[in-house]
Amino acid sequence: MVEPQKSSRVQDAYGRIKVEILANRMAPGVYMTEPEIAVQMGMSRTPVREALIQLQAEGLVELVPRRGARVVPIRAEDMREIYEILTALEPEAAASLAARTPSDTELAPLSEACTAMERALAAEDLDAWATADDAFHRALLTLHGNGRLTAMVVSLFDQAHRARMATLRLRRRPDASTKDHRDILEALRRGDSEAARVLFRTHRARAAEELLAILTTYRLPHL
Amino acid sequence: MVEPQKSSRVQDAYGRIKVEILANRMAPGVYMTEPEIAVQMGMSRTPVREALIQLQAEGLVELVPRRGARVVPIRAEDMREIYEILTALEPEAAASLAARTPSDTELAPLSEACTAMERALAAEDLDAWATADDAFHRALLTLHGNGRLTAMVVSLFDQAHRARMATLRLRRRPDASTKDHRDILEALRRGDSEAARVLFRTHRARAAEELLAILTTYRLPHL
DNA sequence: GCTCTCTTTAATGTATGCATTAAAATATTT
DNA sequence: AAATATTTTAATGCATACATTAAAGAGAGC
Repeated sequence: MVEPQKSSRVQDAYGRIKVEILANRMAPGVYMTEPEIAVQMGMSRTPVREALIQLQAEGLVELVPRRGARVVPIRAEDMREIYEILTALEPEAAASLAARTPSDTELAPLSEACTAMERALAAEDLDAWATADDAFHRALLTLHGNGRLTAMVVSLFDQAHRARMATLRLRRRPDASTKDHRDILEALRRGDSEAARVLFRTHRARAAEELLAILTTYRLPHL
Repeated sequence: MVEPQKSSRVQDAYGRIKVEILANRMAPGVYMTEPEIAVQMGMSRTPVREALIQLQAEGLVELVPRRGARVVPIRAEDMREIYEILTALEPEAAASLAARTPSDTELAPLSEACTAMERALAAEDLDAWATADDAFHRALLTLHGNGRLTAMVVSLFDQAHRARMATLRLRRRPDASTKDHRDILEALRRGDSEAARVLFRTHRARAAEELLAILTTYRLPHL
């Protein structure tokens, strides 16, 4: 979610601002000027500015000339865009990974993530569930090994993160979603490329549908 | 490929450096320091630096602490990554677009691009062919309308641009590729979502295969 | 001649200064 | 009071200054 390495001030600013945004402590739509952030972080404007440029490239922040840096609000339309891309990319990664029939050792992280999700669900711990869900998706991408693809998907996760968290408690218990992951894991283990693709597609499609339904039903203004 | 709007020095630097890289006038692997670029462009280091940060985010440049900004060399492995992503994204966009059966008016740019490709091929004008090819893909994305997806694909096009240009004259005449576009256009016109997806997938898969074959055969050191 | 150490050089990371100019605040007119 | 003009404020875009430190070069020892 957020990389460590706080060697430079830019990295420090980047990481800290990103955490604030993802944790929803910096509200969407809010403007913050460079001097404000700089003072708050105890550094000059320069590193703050450079960090903001990177965050803008990632789509988390928008730099408006005289107003400041705005935390990008996520609308239903944005989520639709994001999920369409995820629906294209992740099943492709899953299929490609399945095609080489990864070993059980390699799949261990995915297996653990599945178990964690099931346990979290039993304990009604939705935050833990979300963490495990995230871990599953990341582990799969890492195993697949396409660095660019991974970076893109992770960036999309980040953009969608706040909306996912906000709706976590508004949706039904993610029983079906949890089972999806098991099924996908099984397909990977069998080396069944097409099954992995279809299962993942369905998984993503349902996730998108549920999330969009909530966003439009509850009319969440901005996330 | 490269956006206009040279209002600010940063945008100016960004555009100029990008053009140099894409036109292969700034050789891959070469290091250029910030002061060098700044002097060459008649501005201070600050805007150059900010432009470089953006170019790094786009994957065209790599900032190495004491060496300078390096034009990222594209290896076969990178092309494989890029084409895998394109193979996932573009067919999805095509399928989605076909699903809403776009009008002939909407499809006009694609139709024109096809014609341009055919004419260019007849005239053995490979550069014109490449331009039309690019136009087709961009027009399709624009019609589809997912801004994030478009931006991602365009960024990948940019990254792959130099390798594509370098291999343009090393491959067979792109007759099959030209026909692919016509077929895809027809599928879009019919509103045949699945055909559009499959045709585009095949198209991309072959393009990737050909390009990788050339890259590995000719052992192009870096592009 | 080769290796190791010490200087020197210069690129980056960051701070700061400043002109420009949009936005806010105030004053003025109707 | 509303609308307009004017002043004030302050954020950005860019230039510049400077400390730090990696890399290159020079020198000393073997």
